[in-house]
Amino acid sequence: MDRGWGLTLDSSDQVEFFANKPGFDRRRSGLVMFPSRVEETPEHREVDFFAEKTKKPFVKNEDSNPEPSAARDFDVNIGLQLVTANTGSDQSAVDDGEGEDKRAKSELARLQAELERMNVENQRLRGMLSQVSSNHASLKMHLVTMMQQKASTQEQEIADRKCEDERKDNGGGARQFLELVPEQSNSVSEERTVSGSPQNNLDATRSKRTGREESPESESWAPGSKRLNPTNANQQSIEATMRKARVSVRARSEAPMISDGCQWRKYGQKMAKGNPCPRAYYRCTMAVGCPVRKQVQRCAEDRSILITTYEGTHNHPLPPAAMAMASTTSAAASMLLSGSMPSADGLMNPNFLARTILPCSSNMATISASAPFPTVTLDLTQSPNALQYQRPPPHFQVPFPVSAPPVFGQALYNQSKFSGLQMPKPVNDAPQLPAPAQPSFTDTLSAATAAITADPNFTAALAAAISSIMANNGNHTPNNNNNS
DNA sequence: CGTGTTTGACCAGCGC
DNA sequence: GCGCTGGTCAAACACG
Repeated sequence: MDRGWGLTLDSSDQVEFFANKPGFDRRRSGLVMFPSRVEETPEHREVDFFAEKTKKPFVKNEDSNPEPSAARDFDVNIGLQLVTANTGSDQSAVDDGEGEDKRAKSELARLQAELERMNVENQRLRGMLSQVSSNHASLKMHLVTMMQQKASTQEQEIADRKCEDERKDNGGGARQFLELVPEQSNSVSEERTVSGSPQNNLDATRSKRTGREESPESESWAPGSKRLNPTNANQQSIEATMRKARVSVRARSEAPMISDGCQWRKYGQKMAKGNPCPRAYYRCTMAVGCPVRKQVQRCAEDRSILITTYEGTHNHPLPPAAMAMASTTSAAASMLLSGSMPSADGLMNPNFLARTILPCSSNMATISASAPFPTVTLDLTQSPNALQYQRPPPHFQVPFPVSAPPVFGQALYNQSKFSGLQMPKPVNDAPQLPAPAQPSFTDTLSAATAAITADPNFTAALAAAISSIMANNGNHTPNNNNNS
């Protein structure tokens, strides 16, 4: 897998900017270059997208970079210095002697200082982002309050009108009025529900359901379920949408299941029509009653491709290894839903999301609204070469904290990041942004920040994501992957 | 014995 | 209404 994607899976701040420098000696540096040995062999290892960064599952298999980050700091510098000095022959290193050595040391010192500066900048930007998040939260609260006030005002107006009509007609208006008011109230609460936690919605939905879903364990987000009390059609559709939101991940793996850090229990297997490979059903067993489930199935066309579809939001704290996936899927689902929800005020539609959130990855990530369920599909099966053609020059790699391809990390993971999720490392090269002359992590973050403020589409998308996820935070429990 | 997997049965939605 | 399909349940089974 790592071969195919050519990713450096370490999540440290050490972005490997120099990987594509001409003459760069990867063997010496220990760096994993972006286009590593692409498709050298078929994939035979389990995809471990979300292992803890310390595990470096991709790296360990080949092109290994086992050194701790401090050692890699050194590697970076080596990469810079030895590229030119030693490319030709390892034996000729003594030629230049002290001069070269001094230069190397000074350069090393300079780069270390730069690194520190970047770290500081990173911290600063993180702070900014969290402040933006909190500002957004307060604004959101304000908005909700205003909406409530507006709704109550409308109620009052309608009530007044009805009273007038009643006086005129002296008829059955009173009953209508009585019915109308609760509806209005419902609409207000719905807005809150929509922007609230998917989990809460799920719970609310479940609590209404009858039939065999009696125990938490057997609670189901079964898409087919129609057993909802006829409280309000709109609410039903909202809840149904929340329940059905899915994030699908396509990845090459010979293993029966990708390792995403969560514990799963298989509860069923079915042969799906049109696919000789069975589809397996898993539910999260990290907490009793966790509604998250996933389906795992091999692609009919290419059986080396594993399609994993996640649904639901965890209702329990997650281990770091599982955070990234959970956050990503949750954020993706939230993004998706916020784009399809009435409460989004038409802010976004799925296509807009696809273009905005995943601008560099039209082939890699798609958002489908036409499918039975709103689904974000992340295609991780493409080679890094293909990626590079879609991306700006790969001067810098996204230090995605988990073993996932860049697009996955950049796009959806960003949503998680900006929603206040506690992620090990900052991210992001906003792909549509002009690449900095000398790309650096700081530049990347700056570019992302600039994009937030400059690009209204980007801002809108982020706002929606933050909105939905922050609402989750507000309502939720310990969960939602962002126990920061 | 506890936990997880397998697998046939059951249920609901959907299309005809 | 009927059959197909997807999703889930739960008893039986396997395993440590």
